[in-house]
Amino acid sequence: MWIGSNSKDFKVLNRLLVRDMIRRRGPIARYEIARETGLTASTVTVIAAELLEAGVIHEVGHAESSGGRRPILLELNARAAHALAIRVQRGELVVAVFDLARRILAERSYDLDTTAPEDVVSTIGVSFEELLQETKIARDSVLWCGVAHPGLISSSTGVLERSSNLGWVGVPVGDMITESIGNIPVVVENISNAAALAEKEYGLGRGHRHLVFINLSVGIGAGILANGEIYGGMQGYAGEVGHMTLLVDQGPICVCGQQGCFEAICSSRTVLERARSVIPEDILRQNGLVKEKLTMAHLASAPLASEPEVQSLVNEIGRHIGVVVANLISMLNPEIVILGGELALLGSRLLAVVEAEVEKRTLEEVRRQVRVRISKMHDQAPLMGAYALALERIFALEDWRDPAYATPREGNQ
Amino acid sequence: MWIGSNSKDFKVLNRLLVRDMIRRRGPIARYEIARETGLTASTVTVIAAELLEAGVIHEVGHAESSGGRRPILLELNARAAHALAIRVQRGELVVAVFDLARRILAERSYDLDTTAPEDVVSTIGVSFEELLQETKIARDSVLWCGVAHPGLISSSTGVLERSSNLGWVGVPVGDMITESIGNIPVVVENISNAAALAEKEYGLGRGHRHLVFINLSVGIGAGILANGEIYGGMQGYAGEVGHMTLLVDQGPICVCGQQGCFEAICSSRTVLERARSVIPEDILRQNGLVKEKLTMAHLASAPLASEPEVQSLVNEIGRHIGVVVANLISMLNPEIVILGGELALLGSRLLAVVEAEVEKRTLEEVRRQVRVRISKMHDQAPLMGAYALALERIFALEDWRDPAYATPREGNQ
DNA sequence: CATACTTAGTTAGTCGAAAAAACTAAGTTT
DNA sequence: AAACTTAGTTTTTTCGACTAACTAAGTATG
Repeated sequence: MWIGSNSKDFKVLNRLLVRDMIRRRGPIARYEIARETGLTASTVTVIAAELLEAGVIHEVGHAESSGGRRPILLELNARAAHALAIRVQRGELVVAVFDLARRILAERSYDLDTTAPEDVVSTIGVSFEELLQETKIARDSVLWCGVAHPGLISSSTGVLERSSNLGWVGVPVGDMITESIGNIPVVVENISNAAALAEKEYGLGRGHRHLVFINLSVGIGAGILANGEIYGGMQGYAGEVGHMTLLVDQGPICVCGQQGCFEAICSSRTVLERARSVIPEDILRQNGLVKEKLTMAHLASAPLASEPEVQSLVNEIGRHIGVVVANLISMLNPEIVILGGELALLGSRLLAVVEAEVEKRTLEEVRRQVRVRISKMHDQAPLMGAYALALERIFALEDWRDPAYATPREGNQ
Repeated sequence: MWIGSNSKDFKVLNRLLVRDMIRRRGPIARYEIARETGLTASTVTVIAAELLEAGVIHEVGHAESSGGRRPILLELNARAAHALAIRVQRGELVVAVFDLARRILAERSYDLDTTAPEDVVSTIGVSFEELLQETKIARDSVLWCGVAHPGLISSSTGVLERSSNLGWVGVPVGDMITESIGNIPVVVENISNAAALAEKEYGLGRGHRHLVFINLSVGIGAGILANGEIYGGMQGYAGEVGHMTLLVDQGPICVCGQQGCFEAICSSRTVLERARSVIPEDILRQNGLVKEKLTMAHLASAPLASEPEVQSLVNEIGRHIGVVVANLISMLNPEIVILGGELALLGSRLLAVVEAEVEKRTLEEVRRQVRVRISKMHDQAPLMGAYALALERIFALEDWRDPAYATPREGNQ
């Protein structure tokens, strides 16, 4: 239920509003902020003065006059606070410090051969210390940490319930990372959800409020953005499309034990296996390739891409993906469906097949305005999504100098 | 984007809040409202006085003392305003006037043999006049009208884009109805979405925020409730599960032209046709039935229900429904999936098959907390949903005496 | 090139609404 | 019956945005 509001609440809201407008639209003049927000110019003056005082924004010269006094432009101080973004995957770990203007100040990648949660977390802790040293950033200016993580992450507890990919069960990833980085608050989100958010903020999904991102890699998952926000359903597990039944009582057996799962048919592992068995050995040899080292990039580019065996494989995979995309569109009526992950390397060849299938399997009225696209963010999406998650929370803090005091009252209007 | 807020905004919000709390929790004491909302007792006193003055609420005696002065209970004045609810379906029309306490004050049903939009709308207009006479309700006390309507309804324009069931294309149903009932504002919603809302407010979905209702009748559609609200996606067309591909390149041809659509396989029409062809004639004759008049109710109850042909048909249909429900659960992670419409008559026999399929086809963590249920609202759900939609909007009005003045500023915090 | 006008931003005073504080009202407990 | 508790009211205070009147610094125009 709601909660009553008073003048202190809207004081906070108006300050968040002005700060957010300077962040998203800056450099911007006080007068324009007043016009856009509906606040009076005097109120904006007062709020801007507070933000200037706090060092959150600064003046950056003048804009051109439009027939009167020249506007003084306000801009967010991009170094007033920082965010930590982390991407965890099997065998891989990326840790990066960002400023508020989407710039990476420093970054570290690790190829991990361990898969123990404790090792991953302690690596994160060490990494963070090194990044602080390297960037000479004050520890308490890092206000939030976002983590993109594979598997089922409970939205209520932040606990990783299961990741078949990593082989983890019931690991409180968020709490562990918080502890390892000196109690900076952490938000953990499923990697497909994070990628979906990244596409909305920085990728093909800009300006869209209803978006689906499908991560087509070893595992398959989708991130759903409903009304501009990650939709997790009851427990935060929404978007687990990998184990949707695509072929009823047919097709290969999945790691989950079932038959006909989407992931069993279209995971990058399956696709590569199929490619190995389907492409004649001599063709591989001609191109200086060996079966064991075949990658999705090989399939995607000349000369392999034009081999008939590869083309028919892409067609087949594309048709299956197309069925899932069509069903997603029927069910969710999104503005845009973005295909990402390893299979996105197959690019427009794959896309054409998917689009044809969507054309066949959706109602015209529903389909007409929907776009299907291949992600252009490559493997950057999850990390950028983790950053976006941290940033969201930073800009929900009332006061950057005292994070503890911070979060707005829940359900507050 | 947002808009700035000031004291007038939260004055409105606090009044809506108190009114809504009295509506949902009444009879309730001022003191409890204060505790629950976080407002001070004095503020609640002032707001309650205003609402009493306006005739929106009234005092209804005392509750028991819990060790001090006895609380004075406040209750909504159920007749302070009224709602009109309408259900349109092929061949059928229901119009009902409700008070604010969910009571039907008067109701009219029509079996229409016409399917022209103009005829349906003019019937609504006449019906409304009669209902006003019958109930002796003041016309201007009817503040909103909710309509549950089959087909694709654009959420931005309120226009019915297409209903294959009614054979209507591009009909501005909402505007037409508004005009026919003397410019009372109208909200039109897809019938499955309306039913989903009804289940959440008055049915099995009470207390749930993430719910899917599947309407299994001649047409098949789903209503999705995300975070307690109807989710329509970009255009309002979300939930069109009827034309999801269930069998790839197999199964019967659908009215939409595709093969293997859910609706082609599981619509009540298909099921009845299948039943007619599958049940031996002599068995029908023994029970005094003829093929042509076979209904779902016959299949659902003794003695037909125990015939092996019927049982295996129900099993088959149930397995298909189960696949769709399982896929919905994987994708949306709802708290509860409710099966409604004609096929819901098949009851627990059908449910058991569906549940078994869901058990097989979903991840354990996702499945564990999800409930699958058969609706108990029978054919009342759409009308009650239409009422709930109207009620929602009535309780978003600032002032019931002057609706024109009313709706809160958009995007307002 | 001086006057009028426009746009940008500031300052002092006012107003509206909830909070705080100090009440009254009406019970229960011992 | 005295002490306490809970419910509700009235009066005063506080707080934050708005209003209005200002300054600042430009542009348009005859």
